[in-house]
Amino acid sequence: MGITKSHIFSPAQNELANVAKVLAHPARIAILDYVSKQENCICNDLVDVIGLSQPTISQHLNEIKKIGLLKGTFEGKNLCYCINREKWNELQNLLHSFFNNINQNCC
Amino acid sequence: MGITKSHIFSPAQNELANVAKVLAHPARIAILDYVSKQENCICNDLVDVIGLSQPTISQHLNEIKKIGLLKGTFEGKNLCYCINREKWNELQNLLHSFFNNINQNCC
DNA sequence: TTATATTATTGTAATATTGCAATATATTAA
DNA sequence: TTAATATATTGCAATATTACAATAATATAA
Repeated sequence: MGITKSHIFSPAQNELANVAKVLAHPARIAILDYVSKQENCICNDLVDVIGLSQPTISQHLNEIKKIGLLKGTFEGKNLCYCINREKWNELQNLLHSFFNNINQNCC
Repeated sequence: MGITKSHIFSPAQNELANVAKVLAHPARIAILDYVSKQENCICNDLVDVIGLSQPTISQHLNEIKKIGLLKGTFEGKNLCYCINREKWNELQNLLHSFFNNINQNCC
């Protein structure tokens, strides 16, 4: 009926799926690509750099913020987004563990 | 207007997003969890193990197969799904590269 | 062949996601 | 204060996803 049955899965499975969901759009990959490569945490150029409207970029940023991958601080008149490296590493480890859990004795 | 503008993003960004999209549902995580832990590549128990209907499991399996993460072979009367380890490692590296691309000099 | 078991496909309904125009809010500068 | 700039929110339309019942297709066993 069109609704994910989250309750039948484990918290770990749901968490991993939710993280993947944030990465499951090229605009959000592009945003993370761009933000993570900025020397000085310069911010929203994103609308120009990526080529989606300001409301759309704002929504994507919000999805990324919801899982804690970005932290925002005001500097001057610009709201500056930076990668939250603690969370970044945490999610990297989460994915790493998932991929390393494969049974190498499988056919 | 409800359609992802894939053309404005790079092939790498779209590919990563498409991989993440497959992982972005707990049923597919659960399927990969289960299949990867089977010693003998035994198959569909998945309907019983996971608790979704047979058509739904079949659809999820298809999404996973589309990116090459599963290979299926007939053995006896059962269609047996196994992890495609080459693709598995390839996608692991893809995600690994993405996560390692962060600029550690960011604020 | 027929019966049984497994998987795939089709059709449909409910929900979620994507994108933007219009608007509101917030901050800085004058 | 007011003007200018940046970001967030709302409302809407188009598309995508999720799930399952019903059915079809495939393969094995009898």
